[in-house]
Amino acid sequence: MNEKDFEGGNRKMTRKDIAKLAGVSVSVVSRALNNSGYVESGKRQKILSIAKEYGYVPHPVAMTLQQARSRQILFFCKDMQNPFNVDLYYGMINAAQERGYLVLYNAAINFDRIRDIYVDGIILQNDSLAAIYAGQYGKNYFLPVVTASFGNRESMAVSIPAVDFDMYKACMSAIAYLRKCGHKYIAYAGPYPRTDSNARSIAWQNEMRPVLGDRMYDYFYGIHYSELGQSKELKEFRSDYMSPFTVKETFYAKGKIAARLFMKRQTSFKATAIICFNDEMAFGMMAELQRCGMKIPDDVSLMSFDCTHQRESHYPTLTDIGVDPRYQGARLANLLIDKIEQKKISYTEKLPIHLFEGDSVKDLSQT
Amino acid sequence: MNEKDFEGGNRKMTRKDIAKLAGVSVSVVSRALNNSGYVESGKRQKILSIAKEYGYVPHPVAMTLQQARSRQILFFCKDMQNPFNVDLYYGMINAAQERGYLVLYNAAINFDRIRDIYVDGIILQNDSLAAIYAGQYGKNYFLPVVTASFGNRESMAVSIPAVDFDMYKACMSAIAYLRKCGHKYIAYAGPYPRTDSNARSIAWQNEMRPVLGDRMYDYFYGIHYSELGQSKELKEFRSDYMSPFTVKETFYAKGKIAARLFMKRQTSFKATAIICFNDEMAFGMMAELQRCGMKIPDDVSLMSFDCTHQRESHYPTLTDIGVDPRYQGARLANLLIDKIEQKKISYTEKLPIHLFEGDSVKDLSQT
DNA sequence: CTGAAAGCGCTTACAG
DNA sequence: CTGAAAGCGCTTACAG
Repeated sequence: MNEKDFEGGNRKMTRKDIAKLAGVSVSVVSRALNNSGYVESGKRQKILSIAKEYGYVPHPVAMTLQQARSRQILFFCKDMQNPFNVDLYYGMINAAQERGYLVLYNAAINFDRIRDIYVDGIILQNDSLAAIYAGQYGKNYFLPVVTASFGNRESMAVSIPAVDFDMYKACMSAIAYLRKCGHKYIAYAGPYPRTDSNARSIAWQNEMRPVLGDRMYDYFYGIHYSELGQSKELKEFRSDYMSPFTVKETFYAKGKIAARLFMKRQTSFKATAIICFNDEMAFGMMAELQRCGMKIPDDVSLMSFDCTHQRESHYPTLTDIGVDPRYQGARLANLLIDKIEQKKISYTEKLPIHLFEGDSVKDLSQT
Repeated sequence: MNEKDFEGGNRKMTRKDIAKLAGVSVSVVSRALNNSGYVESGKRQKILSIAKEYGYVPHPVAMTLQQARSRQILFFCKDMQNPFNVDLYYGMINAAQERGYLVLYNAAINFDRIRDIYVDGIILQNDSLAAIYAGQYGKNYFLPVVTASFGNRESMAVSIPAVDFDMYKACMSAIAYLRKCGHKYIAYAGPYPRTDSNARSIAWQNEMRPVLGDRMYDYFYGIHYSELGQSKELKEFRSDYMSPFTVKETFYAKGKIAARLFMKRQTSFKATAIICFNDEMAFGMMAELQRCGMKIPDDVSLMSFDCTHQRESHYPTLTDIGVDPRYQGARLANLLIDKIEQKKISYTEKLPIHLFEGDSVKDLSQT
């Protein structure tokens, strides 16, 4: 029996093979390899050196079955086109790695098949997923779950611990910042209808109603089929966002539609700034406004939330209110792992909000 | 014994539980559930209805251990910031789903720990990963592996089946297209030094040497520390791209540096067009050129490869030579699954090359 | 300090 | 058509 039998053969080496080679039982091999329990020092050396020589690798599936834990967690998120989620993911990876966990990503899986993939816990991407999970699926699973939250914590999901970025507060800060820069008529563009309870749009409505009065909704771009009705642009999105499970459109595309609507309405009123739902939507909006001949920020200022790495790769760079998404990702991973390992956790961790200045907002206060 | 014992308890239901409930043995339960072998019809009904009532879900880890196959494949790729890879991934997901496989993504794992995650096969993201895998790790693993390839198939990796996008041909097409549009002095910007054997830069050198002669390398932007030496801009990248395992910088950032160099050199010569290594690099370059006051395509035209979905969310939209990355992803998944299932496969599948016109190239031939 | 045994949840060849 | 048994690769409590 030599290396070839395993490496070149079609069978992987097991602890049984090592045991035979070392003249001991599998129990001893396991103890030596796991560094648990007593093993006579000479035998330990021998076992370790054999394992090394043959390039032995433990079978992760067998260990998982036996220990009922895989040291793998799942990032449940459908939309990796959104750079925010990519950043979130990179944040998780490193934090998890430090604690010995692997973060898997899978965009295809649904809640009802989530047990096809064996993980120790799940990180959900937003409040609506959390609400659905808490309401339907989670009841039968009893798997540790945490969620990223954006100021919309829904009552159903309060049982799910969250790392929260308070978008209500963030949107208020954005408005305050724009005002400081001399902007008074501030528009808002998002992917949901005005009736949606999204924290960003509620903050905007509360704050702008006194200023805009009856004309408030001229300044509101809710790029959603229920809002735009038969609008030609929206036709293609008819069935979108009915469920957080399908991403048929992108925020980019919605940003473009918002830009076109903005250009149309510009004839009758004058917003000097637009707050966008997120970076991705802002990028689409910016590109389309520029195509229409608008200069940013000279003709109109743009702000958004998220603070993705892509902020810097557009011209002009976006001014954002945000948290570093990588930090949020890291906190999420740590929160989940704490829960898995049954440490004490707090149910809602609030992230600090920062302003990241770019070149997309014009200071009118000097003029 | 009722539902509560499992769903509300801390133990998941197993086939043994179903067997007890149905008054049969586990063997019968397995046969009924897997629809294999004989089961008396009445018992089958009973078993299925019990499984349904209690919401029984098979334990994927136990099945994997027993069958030595997980129906999961891994997309090995470090860089999800690059939208090309995101598109590739989405292409894989759907193709794999149709054949009953799940595509996992993990950005943290390295070759030497790849067996920590139990998959039936691996899709590598490019030729250099394939070469390294074939040279070092693959020897001991005997796991089905395929790779995306970009015209650089390295000799070490010929044993790994590939879905190839011929970048040499693609770059020739880009040059031909630009010439048709009246461009003569065409620059090239990429992340590797001039000595690199990357198909794009070789094609460009072969084609432009006769035109640019001694001054060729004034038109070549190899954003790599070995090329730029002590250049201040490159300091931060000193250790980058030494290995395909670490992504310390992004193509965006390199595109910006290329843009700054381009602006410097513009005083002494006049390129009317630039071919960029990929979309991500082109975006960075475009943003920085615009910041420097250049109009695209009026002052300089831009082309690149990849054809990512983000093409459309920048202004102007990029003109690309490419394949639909989602199609390449789908082909990769199918190739790998064919290999896993021991179907006949061809070792190199060549993808057709298309031109995707955007607004980033100016037609000088009319002037 | 050691090894036989039971077990994690499943599958399947085999004897009845 | 059925069920006891062996096995996938590992762990660990227990008797020696």
